[in-house]
Amino acid sequence: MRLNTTELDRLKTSLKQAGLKPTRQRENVLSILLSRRDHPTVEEVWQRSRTLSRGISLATVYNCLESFVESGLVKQVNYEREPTRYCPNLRPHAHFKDQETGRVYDIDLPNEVLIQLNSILPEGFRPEAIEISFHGRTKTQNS
Amino acid sequence: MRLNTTELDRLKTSLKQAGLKPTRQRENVLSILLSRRDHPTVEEVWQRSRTLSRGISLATVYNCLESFVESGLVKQVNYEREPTRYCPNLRPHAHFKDQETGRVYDIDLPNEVLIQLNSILPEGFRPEAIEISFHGRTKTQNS
DNA sequence: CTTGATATTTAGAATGATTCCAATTCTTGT
DNA sequence: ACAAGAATTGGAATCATTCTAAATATCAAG
Ligand SMILES: [Mn+2]
Ligand SMILES: [Mn+2]
Ligand SMILES: [Zn+2]
Ligand SMILES: [Zn+2]
Repeated sequence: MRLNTTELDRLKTSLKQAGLKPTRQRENVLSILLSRRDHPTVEEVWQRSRTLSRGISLATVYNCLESFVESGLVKQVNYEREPTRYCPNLRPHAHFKDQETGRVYDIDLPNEVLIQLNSILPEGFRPEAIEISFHGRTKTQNS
Repeated sequence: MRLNTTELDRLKTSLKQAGLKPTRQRENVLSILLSRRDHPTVEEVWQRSRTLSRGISLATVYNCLESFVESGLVKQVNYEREPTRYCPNLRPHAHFKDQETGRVYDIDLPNEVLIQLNSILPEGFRPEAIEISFHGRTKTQNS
């Protein structure tokens, strides 16, 4: 789970492009998000950081994720009032939460669906963002 | 803003049909929700209840709204981690939040859109609910 | 109409995710 | 190496919501 030099350079570059100083903590938090795209909560990212050479403070996990969201590197996912989850998938997509396992899946959003969704808005409504969340069950056999 | 006997009987009936004893507090909370469909928060419902003959405790507003949601009389609307809002519109609809005024509008959801949305789910995903929230600006001249 | 069983209301305490604070440590340009 | 600004940190504060246990209200039965 340690990054090789190439991957680390890629991360540093992402961070710099986003206008963020590439600190050890930010590199770790971002690599945690990218390595398992399972929409972890802050607490989960913090737990995972503990397995690295040096852990990260909870406050810093909050700070890192906040700056990633501000700079557009990740997106927040909220279900009801549960702890916020974080998602590094930047393509337009919806979310599906399996209410038995709690797992959150990405659902790709075809452009035609986006267009049709915009078409239901009355005159004068200018959307800046749309959020689509399913919840239900999955009858799949995957892990 | 006081209810006449006919309206009050209608409310009592709704509550009974939902399996809830028709108390003064529940009648008031439900009539507040129905009289202005602007998706108020708990705090706002509580404020509005203060203008009635006798107010209602904040805990009771929470309790009433929770039982309404359980019994399907109203729906919750969440935006990020802001206080939960409540909506008595039972038709399938999306929400649009004007980020300048904070106002939340109902957007009717045509059946064909619902169908198309379900069609983007992979094999084995069984949705029980879907939530669609826009946010942006409105260029309208209405109040 | 009373009564008793059950449900609801209530004030205040507790919870828990998130934000704030002020002190320390790091990053980076010179 | 140094200074200035940025980031990190532990702990306190915030605040929407939930919990608790005591007081009150509802309603079916007699
Ligand atoms: Mn936004
Ligand atoms: Mn649900
Ligand atoms: Zn996602
Ligand atoms: Zn609504």
